[in-house]
Amino acid sequence: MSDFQDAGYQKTFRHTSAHILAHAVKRLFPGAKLAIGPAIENGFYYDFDRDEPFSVTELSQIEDEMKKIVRERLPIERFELDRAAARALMIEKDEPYKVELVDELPDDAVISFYRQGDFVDLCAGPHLEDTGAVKAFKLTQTAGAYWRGSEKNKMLHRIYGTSFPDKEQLKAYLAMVEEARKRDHNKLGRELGYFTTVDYIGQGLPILLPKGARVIQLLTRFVEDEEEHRGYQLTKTPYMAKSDLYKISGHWQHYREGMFIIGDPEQADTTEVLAMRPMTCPFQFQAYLTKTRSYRDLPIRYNETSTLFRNESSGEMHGLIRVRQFTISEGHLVVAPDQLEKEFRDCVDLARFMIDALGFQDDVSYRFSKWDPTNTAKYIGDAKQWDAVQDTMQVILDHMKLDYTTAIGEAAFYGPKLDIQIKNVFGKEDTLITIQIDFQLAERFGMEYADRDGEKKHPIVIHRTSIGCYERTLALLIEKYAGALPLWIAPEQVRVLPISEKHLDAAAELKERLVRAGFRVEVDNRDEKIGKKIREAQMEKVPYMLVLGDQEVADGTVAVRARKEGDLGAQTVDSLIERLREEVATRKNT
RNA sequence: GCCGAUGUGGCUCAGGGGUAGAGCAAUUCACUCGUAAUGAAUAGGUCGUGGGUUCGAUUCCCACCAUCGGCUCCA
Repeated sequence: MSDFQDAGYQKTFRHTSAHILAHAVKRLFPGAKLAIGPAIENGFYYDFDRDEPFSVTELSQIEDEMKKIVRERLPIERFELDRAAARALMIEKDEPYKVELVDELPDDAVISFYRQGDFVDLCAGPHLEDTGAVKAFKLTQTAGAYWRGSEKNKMLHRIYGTSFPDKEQLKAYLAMVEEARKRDHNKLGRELGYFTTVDYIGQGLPILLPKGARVIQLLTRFVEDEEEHRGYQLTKTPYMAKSDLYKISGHWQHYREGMFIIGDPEQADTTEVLAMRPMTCPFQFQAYLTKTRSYRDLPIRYNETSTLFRNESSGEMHGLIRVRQFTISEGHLVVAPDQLEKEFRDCVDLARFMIDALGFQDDVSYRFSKWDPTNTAKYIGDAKQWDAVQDTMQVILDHMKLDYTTAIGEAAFYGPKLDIQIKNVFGKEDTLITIQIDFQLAERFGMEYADRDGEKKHPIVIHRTSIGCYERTLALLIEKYAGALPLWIAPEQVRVLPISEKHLDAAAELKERLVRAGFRVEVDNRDEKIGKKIREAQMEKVPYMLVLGDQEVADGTVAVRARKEGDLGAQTVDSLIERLREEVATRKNT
């Protein structure tokens, strides 16, 4: 059964599990119509059309029925039909979604079906030989899901589940999910006091509490300093603009539903219509436009710690990962064509530098996001322009030997993107960083430079971020380190724990000394037992705890306790400072 | 926006048509403490918001808001 490690076998196993689920549902609820039921990363699902959603009780009834089907060890047989016969069979079975699927296959297709007992499903397979192997499974949740993934279609009822060859593996998996849940930034981040939300402020508008705000401040300084070293110039641009600006950029035509608009666009003749900015590009371009530019001025690299506002649909908000107001390490590079590749590479290099600094290097994947040529209305520019810029980007990516996947339809409306994705604790990927090549907006905004030959030319713009959006970065940090952020970025680096009230003065003095040395220090001055103070500092994931009692005060030392290593014994303050400095400088993850 | 679940003091949760409890946390006093959970006392909630039904609602109904899990969309 170690076959289960094999991805192909696992997929087959889960797919058969999905059929068992569908079989059970058809037995219990014959009126439910079958849609599709694939294997997915950690299990499987099946979509059903039914008037009522599945309740918790029904879910456990279905599980019981599935157990029966497994115990029956039903052989699974494949058979094939031509299209007409397949269609007839699905009509006879009264499965309209299956009929729709059959209709899309070519006329001469030979269509496969799988049968287990009285259950027959249109399916490409493959499947296990019988239903008996699926010894351990669990239906994990129900959810609504659109037929064929389009919001224009009917919403079906999806049942998610997972399955394993034996109970131990299922148990281990569920324990792992439980463990991941404890690291969920949305739970841990609130518990540890990084952020909160308030219902009368609104969705997607989190309050960053002192700890969260401090981490973001530290990250922002780090990013701005590094970018300055790399030749960026900082701008500060307005958070809103008249609709006129967005009409030039194309946001008004292509991104309007994503913007917060102030004023009534229907009354545009008499009322000034403003919109909060969803992106920084059109603002930062204005810096370029303040004077005439020569090829000698290029490349120009602008950066900005930029707060953006996007009117996401109400069901999309999630913790700090998906919000309506967020701050991004924004930047735009204005470059000549012969500078494009080098500058693009440098952007990737900067992104990697940041990823390494945060310790995310093992959780990264790259995605080349292209436009969708079948939905040209979503984008500005024509196919020729898109092909040209995508080819250019492809060449650069291939030169870099980046291992990337390609995603159709994920481009920005003005150009293709390289998305750098980070896996979170649940294995789900989110885009943290994106680097885009844009051949179009410079022309729209009339950005030019005089080239060597004296001709006015439009530059190319690289839109990029170096560390992504700070809120999301914070969320990923909390999950990655289970709240125990590396020392260099920990909101509270050291907590001084006086043993009794008579040590309070010494504690204050020690704090002062460490603060002057550049560390973030708090004193626990409550009248509590030392054990309790240590316990709480540990729960709050403070990297270093300094215990101060009679002996330490007499010796001029501190008893050091580290978050991970535990007791480090008595040290002089100077040697402690040296240790902390070293750890901060190397950005170690301890 | 769509489907579903949830919403009781800082946290975890109980309760239930007659205007609310427990544990932990907090505050005060005692204890002056070397790795949490001694003793005593105190404080804290218009039971998410707004309507409706009712003599009376936190408990029933409706709407809205927020949170969570998905779908769609996206940094």
